[in-house]
Amino acid sequence: MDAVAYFMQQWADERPELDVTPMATIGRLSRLAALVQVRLDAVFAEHDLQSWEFDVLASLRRSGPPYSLTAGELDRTMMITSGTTTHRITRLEARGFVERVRDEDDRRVVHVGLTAQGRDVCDAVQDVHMENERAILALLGDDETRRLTQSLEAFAEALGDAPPSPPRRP
Amino acid sequence: MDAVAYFMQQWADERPELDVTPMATIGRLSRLAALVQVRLDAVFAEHDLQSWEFDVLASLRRSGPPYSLTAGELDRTMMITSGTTTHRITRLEARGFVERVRDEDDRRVVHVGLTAQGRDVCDAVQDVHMENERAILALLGDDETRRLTQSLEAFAEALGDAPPSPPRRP
DNA sequence: CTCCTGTATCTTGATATCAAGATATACCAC
DNA sequence: GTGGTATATCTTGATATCAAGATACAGGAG
Repeated sequence: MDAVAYFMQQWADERPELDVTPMATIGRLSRLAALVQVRLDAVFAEHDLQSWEFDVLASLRRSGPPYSLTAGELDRTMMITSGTTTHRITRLEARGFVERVRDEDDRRVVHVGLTAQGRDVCDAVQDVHMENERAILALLGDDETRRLTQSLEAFAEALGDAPPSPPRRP
Repeated sequence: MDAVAYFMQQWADERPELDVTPMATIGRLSRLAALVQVRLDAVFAEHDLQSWEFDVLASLRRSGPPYSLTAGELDRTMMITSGTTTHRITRLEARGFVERVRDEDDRRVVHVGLTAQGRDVCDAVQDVHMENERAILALLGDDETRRLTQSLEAFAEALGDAPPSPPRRP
């Protein structure tokens, strides 16, 4: 019996008239995300990174050469507010992992570029990060992992989740 | 194509030697949890509650009469640090939703009890909260929801998730 | 009884985050 | 051009959270 099953049992005892079956899905989703995050954070910490720091570096890295996105693109990719993006860029700039470059044509825009050091850190950590995720899923097993993945993908589609900027900019 | 599928495609283009398949599962888990949380928060906000506030009230409510847990039990139930629990209790006490009672036998212990007002708010919000979760899952459909739930349950078991205090204390 | 160790809660300081608004710039309509 | 509106980023103030340590108490060994 996992934690959410126990909570549902408590509700059934205390408010039997209430249907708490959606908790079995949504409650578990959020609890599992938190449990998994702890394991991911542990590996990032071994490499002196916060999970939000890796999130920025990875966003820039996977965007391809020249490894640069505007602050607004980072907002949308990471689902955070613009103020948080400003803060993240400032911190990572201080660590030498990214640099700000004003757009010459549109001076409102800030391009955030990955430095060579930032790219090296990102690639190294990405390797162990993926190893870590594989190790977590190994606990579940290949068949169950496939089923879970298919269900999660269906849920993402149902919620209308979409890439922040599907095509490359012209 | 959902956002995570797009990110995976970007990785495949940029680092084809890297196997990013675990992202399909773990990346989606965390992204979906965030997307769902936004929808849950919206309903809580309509009732002038933060999601962490509801979390405390619900923990006390489902624990059954006398609707009271110690601060330490709240730590473990909500997976937060003791400092955060202290802060939460203080805030909810100021709103009149909970009250602190020192244990007479062991004066280190603080019992956090739900007030009548706190219980009323919790019950009212719990109803609409469950309606909201049902509405979210309706987007996915009954069959897919069942499959997703089974997979999430298997994952929780695989991770060894356990209730904070399975049996009632004597 | 006294000391020591373990436990429960709270305090402190740092930090990430958000909401709301400020600032600077672009661009369209006229 | 000029004015008005939209957009991109940053600033400000509030707040939730955590890590680490402080405080207070319990309970056992001797």
